[in-house]
Amino acid sequence: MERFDVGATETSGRYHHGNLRAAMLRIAEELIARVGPVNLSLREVTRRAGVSHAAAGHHFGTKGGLLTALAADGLRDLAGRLAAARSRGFLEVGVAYVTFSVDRPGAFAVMFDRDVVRPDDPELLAARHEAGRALHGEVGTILPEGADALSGAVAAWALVHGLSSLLRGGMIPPGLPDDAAELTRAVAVHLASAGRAGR
Amino acid sequence: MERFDVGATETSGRYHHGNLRAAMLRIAEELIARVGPVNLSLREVTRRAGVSHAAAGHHFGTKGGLLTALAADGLRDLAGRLAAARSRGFLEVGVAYVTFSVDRPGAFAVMFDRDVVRPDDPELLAARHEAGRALHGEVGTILPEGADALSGAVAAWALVHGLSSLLRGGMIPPGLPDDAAELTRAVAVHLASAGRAGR
DNA sequence: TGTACATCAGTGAACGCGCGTTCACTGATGTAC
DNA sequence: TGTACATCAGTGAACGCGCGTTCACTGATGTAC
Repeated sequence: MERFDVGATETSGRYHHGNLRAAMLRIAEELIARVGPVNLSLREVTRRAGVSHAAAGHHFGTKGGLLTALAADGLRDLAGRLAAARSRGFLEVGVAYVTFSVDRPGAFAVMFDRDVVRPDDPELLAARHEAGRALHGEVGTILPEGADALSGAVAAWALVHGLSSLLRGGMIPPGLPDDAAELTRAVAVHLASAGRAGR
Repeated sequence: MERFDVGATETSGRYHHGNLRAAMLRIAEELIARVGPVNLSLREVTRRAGVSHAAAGHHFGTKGGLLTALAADGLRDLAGRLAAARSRGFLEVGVAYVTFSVDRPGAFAVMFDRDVVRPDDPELLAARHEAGRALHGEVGTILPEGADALSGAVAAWALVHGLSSLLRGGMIPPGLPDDAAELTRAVAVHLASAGRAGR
């Protein structure tokens, strides 16, 4: 259940790693944050896990399998965070989105990139659905019904998604809060619906 | 001056290509749109240009040189489009931004990715500056002065940038306009400043 | 409590591949006189 | 108008590299009886 919790167990020197699957996901996520999904090397991941490079196949099959598993994991995490932020109000759901992208850039990079992932993986589809429901669910409770509701939801999503991208690219100009949560609050108030929803 | 205009000149069979630099940029942009910058293969580009793979070096030095040139070209184009949209009002500047990302996804993918580009290339820096000035210039004329101005500008940028990303990822839910310009208009009105600026 | 055995989780060697870059070269172009 | 020559724009072979995947294998684990 714990995502990457390998625990404090001593694994070096042992024939069986103990939790190689989780360890590889954690390491891959770290590397992806630095070099991007396509530049991720399975061999580098196994090297860092202290394991022969052929071991990867037992857990993920192929490289696409690893990236798919990471994407699904990230989507489930995001869904949980959005749901948890719901009671704290509209703005805080956006804050949760941006905060996630800062906390887990490696997972974020994979979650919305159809090209690097096995697109029909059932686990991935389920996770995507879960996250989509969380995202639209939150926004739907705030916005008025009608034609504007959908475009407003997309506006909110686009704003936090774009803010995440600009943050990752180091494109935020100086003069705004350094903290991602504070920055999001400062920026997202410019959404008309944020004003309407108050709080 | 014309960006990728190789013209109708017959080039096959000739020892000198005629406009290999421009042709390679055009082909690279096309490929990047499909496989991403890091997966771009110089050899594939030269293959498609009908030229030996060593020819690339004469025009761009390394792969990073090609990507840098493409990023600079894209930034200049974007700057021009934003400036041209200025007189048509606030919303249309956003429309120009999103439209650019749809027209030239390969260039867009490279323009905001510091990792694939030679970051200190003077041509790139100049182009980045030009685009930044255009972007902030437009937004600055609309927004009120003060502390809110900067966060409002970033909100507008984040919204159109995020919308571009979601479009590219095929994440826009059905029920909204298919046309990128129409979609942007429908979504960007939810910015508080868009209402204030009217028109 | 002990033992047989299926299953799981690793190893290490080998495969074939495409890549970016370098190099000495040659053909084409265009300019100075 | 003709010629010498520097420069430009290509060629093709070679380099070394790291990669993903496959394969037969072996060591460790845990379950049935």
